[in-house]
Order: sequence, then structure tokens, then C-alpha cells
Amino acid sequence: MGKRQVSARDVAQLAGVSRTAVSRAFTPGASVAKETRARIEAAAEQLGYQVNHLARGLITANTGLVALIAAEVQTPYRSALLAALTEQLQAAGKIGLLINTDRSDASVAQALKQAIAYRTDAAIVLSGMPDSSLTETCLRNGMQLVLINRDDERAGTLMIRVDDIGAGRQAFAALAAAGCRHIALANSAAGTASLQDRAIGFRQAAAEAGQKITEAEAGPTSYQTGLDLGTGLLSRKDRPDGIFCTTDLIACGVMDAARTRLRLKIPDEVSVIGFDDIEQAGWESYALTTFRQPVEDLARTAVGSLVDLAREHNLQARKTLPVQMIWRGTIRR
Amino acid sequence: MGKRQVSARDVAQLAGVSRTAVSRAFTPGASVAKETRARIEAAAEQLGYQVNHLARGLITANTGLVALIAAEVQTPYRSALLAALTEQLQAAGKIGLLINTDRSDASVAQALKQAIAYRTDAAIVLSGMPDSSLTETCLRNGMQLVLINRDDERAGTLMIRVDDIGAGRQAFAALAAAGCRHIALANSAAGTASLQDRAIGFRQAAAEAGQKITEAEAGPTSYQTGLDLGTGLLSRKDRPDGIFCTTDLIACGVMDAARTRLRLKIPDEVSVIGFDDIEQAGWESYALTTFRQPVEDLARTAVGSLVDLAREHNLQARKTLPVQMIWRGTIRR
DNA sequence: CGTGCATTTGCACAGCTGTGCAACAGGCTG
DNA sequence: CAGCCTGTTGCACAGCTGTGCAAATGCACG
Repeated sequence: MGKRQVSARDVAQLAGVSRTAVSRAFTPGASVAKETRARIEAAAEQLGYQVNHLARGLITANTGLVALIAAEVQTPYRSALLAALTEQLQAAGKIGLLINTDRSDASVAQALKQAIAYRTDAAIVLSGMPDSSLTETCLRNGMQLVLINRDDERAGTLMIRVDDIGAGRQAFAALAAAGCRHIALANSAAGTASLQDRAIGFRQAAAEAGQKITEAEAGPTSYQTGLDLGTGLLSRKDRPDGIFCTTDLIACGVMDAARTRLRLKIPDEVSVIGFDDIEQAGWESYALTTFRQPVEDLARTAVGSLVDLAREHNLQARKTLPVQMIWRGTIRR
Repeated sequence: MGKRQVSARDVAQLAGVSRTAVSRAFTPGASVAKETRARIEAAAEQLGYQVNHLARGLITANTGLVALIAAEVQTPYRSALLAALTEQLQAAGKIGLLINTDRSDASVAQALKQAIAYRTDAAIVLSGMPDSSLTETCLRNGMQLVLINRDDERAGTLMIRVDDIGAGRQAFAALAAAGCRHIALANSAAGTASLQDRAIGFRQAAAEAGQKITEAEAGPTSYQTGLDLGTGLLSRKDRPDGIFCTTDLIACGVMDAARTRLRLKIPDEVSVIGFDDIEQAGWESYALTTFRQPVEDLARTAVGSLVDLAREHNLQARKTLPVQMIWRGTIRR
């Protein structure tokens, strides 16, 4: 902004009223006469005036800004969640500051400091884990914090999770019910709590059924990891006939390893289950059976908690949303 | 932000200096004694102080904010571009305000007004087309405007395009060189300038070669549109044996229609070319031959123009970036 | 020691907005 | 007509920061 903006003072001059009248005309609930209001609105329209939210944010209890802290924003699940979050924020009269991080906790800390610098009303953390002292600084200064699918809870924050353990259990049960005899887990080595819980649930169900499973773990949550894991698992002598992949990207990679590299038929020779229900899971080349991340509910819950006046700020809260199994063509029924 | 923030005044008190010394310690190029600086930094660290960028933005020529105005943020190409843009912005010390629009010009106008309200240094428009009076208001007030792959130019803005016409021409040439005799164009009805230019280039090359082409146009730029168009085109008596799809999503849909619905072999019976080089184009189930949107160059050019001090603000500028053809397995060579 | 120059420091003001409060105007009722 | 109540209005102040400028300080040199 290289030049001086149109300000309320200019509008006041053109409309022949005080600067305070202009302010009141743009402040919900403030008192201003109808005729005065009309003159002010006409002047503002003519000059292209918009209230300066920076200045307003200096005075009032909120800036309208919400930091969205995320890594890998271009992956299908993450971008769908960001789309849903920004829609919900805008519907609530807020606007998202997108801070792209590299997954490290230090990167998240830097992002939170930026949020503080802009006095954002809240921060929604989709990647990484801020340390306690920093979250305490945020809370002490009135910023609301929402953590989506993060490792640990932090006092005063809302943590939203999905039922990863339940999904892992269901995945095992579905593969067992489909008659799979050699069941495997293909997981990323990223080690996030969500991935771990999916694996935990899967292992629990297998142990309860008295069945041994094969586990393979490597790389990030990507398609390439799935190619590698799928090639490795399906080249074994004791080749699995049922595989739960902890993300859809991994599952698509496993499927491509099975079909294009090893000429296996899905689900005839090997069943595959994924997790996320990204758009590509529904494409006919994959028709992947998976669990749907409740993206819309995650966004609604996160943003809803920010505008819910009844919420007690210093109260730690946790919400776990259910996931829904989406049956398609990669598993026998 | 419900409570009073730590401010420079608190830091000054703890460090035993004036508030102005604190300000200077955080202003690049300002003069402050080494020992004073150390005391200020220690106090700031202890109190968790971050400069208030809102207040700073009220005083200085810039807020550090850049509006990113986009629709369909969850699609592969758009999300990749947003990821690249946010990275470049952060490297340049700026931060993106993500405004999710619905593609309509009215929605973009509303987004730009929000950008004005936050006195953003710039706006990068990825979807929709703002009207002239509004862009003039922005420019008059010092905001920089960058339009990426938009329809029309606007005085004082930078327009960045890619060589869509060249790509369309190359697509036809590649299909002709592959021996395709019945060549078709599968396009979205969205009608954006980029889509139109790809079609224009394709038609030009066909006309020059004296070859008639078949055109099918429908729906948004989605996978489902590709399924529908592919099913329609490939069910005809005069079935095409080479199809240029104006986006990769359409191409993936056309490929799935060909293989899973009509049992055609690619590229033996029908060649397919897409546009964008989304991640899924490289997946082994598709191995799509396509043109790569230079996402990193788009982002670098856009953000570079914002920080390029030599650029003349009132000068209309246009940059066209080349696209690179990516050969994979959907066309014979 | 005095002078000149560079560095440092704090005061006062400005940027733009919202708000508390006093003064005023208008309408209604006793 | 006077008093009361409601709505309207503008003043003065505050929020937090950067900056111009004058005063103070420190250092080097003759």
C-alpha cells in the first residue's frame, strides 16, 4: 500500500458529517440517523471506502483473521480440508491466513509467532505440534487454538480427531470377512498420531482374532510410498491377499504396484483398503474401498468452536468424529 | 484477541528503556546500541512479544499481506499453485490471505473489497475477473494486482499466462504424428481464456493440416466431465483414435471411460493427451502424456513481480510462460 | 581541552478506527 | 409548560506502531 488510503475522514468531509458518524455508520449496532447513514454510504461508495480492518483490529476484541497452519497443502486430503475450512470461516465473517509449513515443530512455532504478529483471533493447526509455552502465550493473549488430528492435547485448546482406531479395527474386520488369509498393514513412517491409531486399531482387531499380520512401514504418506510398499509386500513368497493402507495415496500406489508391476488382480487376488476418501479413490481406475475423512464436519466443528460464545476458553476439549466406510471395488464382499 | 496484548510499552518497562528504543530494535536499519538491543531482546523473549503488524501496517507502506483469490482450491492444479505461491510469499517475507471464491465475478469483487479492508499489499487473482472500476480503486490506493491465467488484462496489472495456444498446436501435431486419423477435442464448457486458447491452438493446427476434428464440450473441468465426454466420443460410430483433453482431470475421466467402460486399449486403440501435469498424471494407472503447467515459474513470476522494486506500477505488463510437453504412455511415438 | 562528527535516545506527532460521555433535539405525558 | 425518555451527534481519548527532529552522548583528532 504505497499511497494514502481513502479513510473515514475523507468520507466524513464529502458527506458533511463528523468522522465519528462515519465510524458509527459502519459499526453494527451503533446509532446513526437514517438520512445521515444514506449520505455516508453514498460518499463511501463514491470514494471506494472500505473500513480499515487493521485499525479496527487495534481497537476491538477481534481482527477477523484466523491462521491456517498446514504442510503439504497440495495433497488431496489437505487441500479439501483447507477448502472446507475457508468456506466455513468466510461464512462466519472471518478470513484465513494460510501459513505453509514444512511439518517440523519449529516451522509450526514460527507460524504461530506470525499469527501473534497479526493478532489473529485464532489459529487452526493442521500440521506439526506447537510446544506448550508457545500455546500458552497464544492463549494468554486471547487467541483461540484448534488442533486437527494432532498428537497431543494442549491446555485450553480444542483438539479434533477422527476415529482412527475404529477405522483400523473395521479395516481388519472387513479384510477377514472377505476371506483374506494373509493380511498386511502398509503404513507411512511419518509417525503422526492419526497413522499410529489406524495401525493400533488394526493390530488390536488382528490380535483379538488371533491372526498374525505383516507390517510394512516406510516414507511419507505418498503415492510413491505405496508403490514401494506394494512392490515389496506383493513380491514376497507369503504374499498378502489383503492390505490395509493407512492413506488413500499409499493405497493407490499399492494398487498400481499390484496391477501394473505384478499383474495381480484386485480384488480377486488381493484386496486393498485405504483411508481418506480422496477424490481419486472414486475414480474408476481405482474404485477404492476406504474410510471417509469427515472433512466438512471437521471444518464445521473447528470453525463452529471459534464462534461459539458459550465455549469456555480455558477448558480443554476434545472431539472425536466418526469415519464412514466407503465400499467400492477393491475388496470382496 | 480478547485480552490486551503484550506491547512495546511492556517490553520498554522491563528493559528500562523508552518505547521508541523497543520500536527501533525491531525496525530493520534503525539505530540502537548493542547493549540496549540485547536488553530489549531479552525482555521481549521473556514476555513473548511480537511486533503488532496491524499497527505497523497503519504506519508504513506495507502490511505484508497478500490476498490469494481462488476458486476450487482443492483441485490438484490449483492446490499445487497455491502451495507454490505461499512458499514464495513466505520466502519474500509476506503472508497469504486465502479467499475462497465461487468463480463468479461478483464473488471476486467481494474478495477484492476484503483485500482492501485489510489493506493488503497485493492481490493475486487465480479465479474470476474483477471489473475495471474495482481494479482501478485497488491500484489508486497502492495495491498491486497480479492476474494468473485470466481473461483480460487490466491497466496497471501484471497478467501471467502460459502458452496455451502453443500447447494446443503441439497436441494436434503429436496426435497426427502418432498416426491418429480421427482426432477429437474434449473441452470443458467453463469457457475460461486458458481453455479457449488450448482449443484455438488445436483447431489452428488441424486447419493447417487440412484435417477435420471432432469437438465435444460440456460441464466443469472435472474428472466427471471427462467420463461423460469420453463415453460420448468413444461410443460414436466414427470413434476418435486420438483425443486432446484440455485438462488432466478431463483426460483421466476420458481414459477411464475408454478402458473400464468401453474396454478400449490406450494407446493402442486411442491416444490421449491432457494438460496440467497434475500428480495423478504420473500415476501408473494413467501414465498420462500431458503438458506441464509451470507452477513454480508462475509462482516465482507472480511473487517476484511484487517485490521487484524496479517495476513500474502503472505499466501494464504481460508475461507468457512456456509449457513443457511430458511424454508418458498414452500416445504412440 | 575543545571541536567536529557519528551514534544514540526520547519527545511529539501521525496513521485510522471505536467508544464513553456530555450536550442537544425531538416527542410524549402529566 | 416542564420533565422525562430516546435517539443523535461530536469531542476527546485510547489502542500500537514508526518517524522526524532536537538534544545528549561518545569518540577521535589536533
